[in-house]
Amino acid sequence: MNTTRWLDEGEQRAWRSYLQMHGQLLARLNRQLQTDSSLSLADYEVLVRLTETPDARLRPFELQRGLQWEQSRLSHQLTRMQHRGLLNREGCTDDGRGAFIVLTDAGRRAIEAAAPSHVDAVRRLFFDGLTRDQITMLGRLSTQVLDRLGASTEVPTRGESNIRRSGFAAHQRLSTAREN
Amino acid sequence: MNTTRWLDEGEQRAWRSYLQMHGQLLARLNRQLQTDSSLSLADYEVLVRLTETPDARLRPFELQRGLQWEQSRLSHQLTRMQHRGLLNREGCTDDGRGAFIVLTDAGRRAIEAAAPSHVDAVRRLFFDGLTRDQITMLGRLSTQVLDRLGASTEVPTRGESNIRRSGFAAHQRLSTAREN
DNA sequence: TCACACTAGATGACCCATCATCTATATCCC
DNA sequence: GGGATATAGATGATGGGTCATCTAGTGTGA
Repeated sequence: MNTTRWLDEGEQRAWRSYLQMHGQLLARLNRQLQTDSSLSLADYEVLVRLTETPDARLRPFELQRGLQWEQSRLSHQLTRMQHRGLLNREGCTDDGRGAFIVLTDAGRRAIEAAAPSHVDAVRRLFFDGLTRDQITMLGRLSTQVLDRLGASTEVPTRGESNIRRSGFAAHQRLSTAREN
Repeated sequence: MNTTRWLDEGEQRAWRSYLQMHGQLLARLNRQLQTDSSLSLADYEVLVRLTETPDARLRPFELQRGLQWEQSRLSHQLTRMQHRGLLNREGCTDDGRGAFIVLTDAGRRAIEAAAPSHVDAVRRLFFDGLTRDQITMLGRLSTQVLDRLGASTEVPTRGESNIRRSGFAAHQRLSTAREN
């Protein structure tokens, strides 16, 4: 059927400026983080998840659930971070297949050093330009879309039951960059 | 000064679900485009800009202004697309340094074939879950943030005067994927 | 207890994005 | 005209992301 419902004027504009905005914003944040702290946004997110855990130790699949990344992406990312000394892999005695990812001291120092300027940049480039209401709306909008994404045909990632959403929701409540 | 203003609960939640949402959404759209049409989102955007022009010909720097990409990213992208036969480079007589990017027939066929299912996916995964108001708000929010980004210290891309915003605004008015 | 399915994770190939750098032309201005 | 400078664009190295596939351990049920 050739009955495509094209985007109308308003949708068009919203969609394009949204994509544009996101691209610019993330480019900036990435650059800031990279030049000021030698971390990528991906590094940062992984480190945050680790510091949010009591003993800075997580199984890769737990990290994966929180980050919602593809398994192999995470694995590669962890390898790179390990090479840079930000974390280590340790064997898991309970489950012979498994591993533990543990934050190193260098890793902790790295995120503690990076967090202030990063949060500052997020605030400066993003939040400071928005009203309280806009922020609330954006949050609502995002979770709505996320729910929708979860609903329509599952992600093609193995090891993805529907614990996913609740696991994610739990992470939502945690703080961004620090534990102390 | 150690006076970092950390994100509060609400900001935290909004920020995280926003990042999460965007990541998931774009992953989906990319996958859809890739498997159904063998195009990446980047290919798609370039092709769209080209089809929006009367004779499907643009100078790289014009494309760059519209897309707001880094110059070298664009250059590499064009090279790849050229190798796949989606476009060609032609010399520019007016300006000896310059080039023209021209859409090939294959390129046009590719985007015309890809557009319906892509727009459909955008609608299904994104717009259909939102109200009119939410869409409007998102558009407004995005342009607000974009303005802010333009204001605070310019992007480190050469060849970026402040024609940028107006050039962008002009593009905003054009339609997404088709010209007929 | 053994086959079979499933889960945890790693890896190589390939594409994409960024950075630094390079070439060539254009422009400005003395 | 001719040097300084700016602009248009390409390119190689490198890190990041995705896909397909692989290994190995776990769980289950006949």
